[in-house]
Amino acid sequence: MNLTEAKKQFIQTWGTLGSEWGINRTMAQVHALLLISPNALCTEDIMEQLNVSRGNANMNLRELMNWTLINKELVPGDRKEYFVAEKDIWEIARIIARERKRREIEPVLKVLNGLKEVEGDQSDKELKAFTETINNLSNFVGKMDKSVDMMLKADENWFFGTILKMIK
Amino acid sequence: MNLTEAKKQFIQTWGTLGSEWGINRTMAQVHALLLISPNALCTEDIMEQLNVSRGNANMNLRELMNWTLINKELVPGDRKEYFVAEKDIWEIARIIARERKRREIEPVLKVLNGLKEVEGDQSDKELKAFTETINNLSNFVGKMDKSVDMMLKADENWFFGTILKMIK
DNA sequence: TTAAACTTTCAATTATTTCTGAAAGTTTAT
DNA sequence: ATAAACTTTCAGAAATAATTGAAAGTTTAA
Repeated sequence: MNLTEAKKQFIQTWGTLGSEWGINRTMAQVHALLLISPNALCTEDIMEQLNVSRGNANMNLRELMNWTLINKELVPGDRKEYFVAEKDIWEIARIIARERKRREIEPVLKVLNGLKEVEGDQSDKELKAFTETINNLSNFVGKMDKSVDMMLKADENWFFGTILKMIK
Repeated sequence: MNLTEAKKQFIQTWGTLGSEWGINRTMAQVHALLLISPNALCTEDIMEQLNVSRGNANMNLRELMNWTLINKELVPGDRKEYFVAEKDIWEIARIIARERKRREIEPVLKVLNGLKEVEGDQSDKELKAFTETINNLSNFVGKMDKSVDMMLKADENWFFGTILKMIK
């Protein structure tokens, strides 16, 4: 397989994976494109290589900046903005974990903890089932949350080393 | 807060989380409803409690069965099918991990490994960047995959115990 | 200033996903 | 056999999400 074909396939695959995980397909594709680019790209490059409009390119670049997955890079003597992706995969994983924790896990945990306060007849079967599920879930999601905190502090080798040692 | 209100909020929250993670909102809501139900529910119950059509209820129940997150339960003397959810949160987490691994991680890993074979001029900057990213990514995704395997075999307490011990 | 170069916005359009509900299919009891 | 009870299917409708592109906004150089 040649490079052009391989790039195309990678960008397409990454886009599909993104949308299966609730991330805008184009955002994932822009990210993929920048991940494999040896040098910074400008909006025009992205529009051209992915066949998307200026508005779409701009919006997804902005969103990737929000996630801190990409950075602006200034090219001396050029007014355009260029973009580069963070290339370290472990760092990328941490960024994504951090953001999803903040945007999704933490709010859910808050709701679950609030739902522990539900009042009513303690001998009611419905209430008992509800309370038990909420307690188990909030306990579990709490541990997930802590695990992400752990990962955010950890070194890649230690992290995988610990998890993988049992099946090495 | 009373039980009725709390249930509503839980179902709504779980549905939102589901769609943020690429799972159909209604499927997540049906799952949530069954998770907090002390007894098995039939299609009618679900249609009524979630205000969805028969077709929608049926399709999502079927899909939850595919995931093995719920099971049919037969009530003697009743021709209707009733459904119960697996209640053990660790077991649920493993089911979801297993299914997402199979449906999403494994196919991507296959593509990434295929993309290592790309041919071309080894001194080309573009090719070098591409190859390096693909190698790093396939290495990382491979470790993720193995970690999921590990989790699938592990006991909940051991798993979280190991991960959490550093920040306890 | 001002005009060219560039970025951002957003209303309208297009694409994608999900949902509905009635019809078709299946199973069971008699 | 047949009819009632129940489940599944699927074409069209509705809802949601993503995209376009032109206009408005901003920055910079001269």
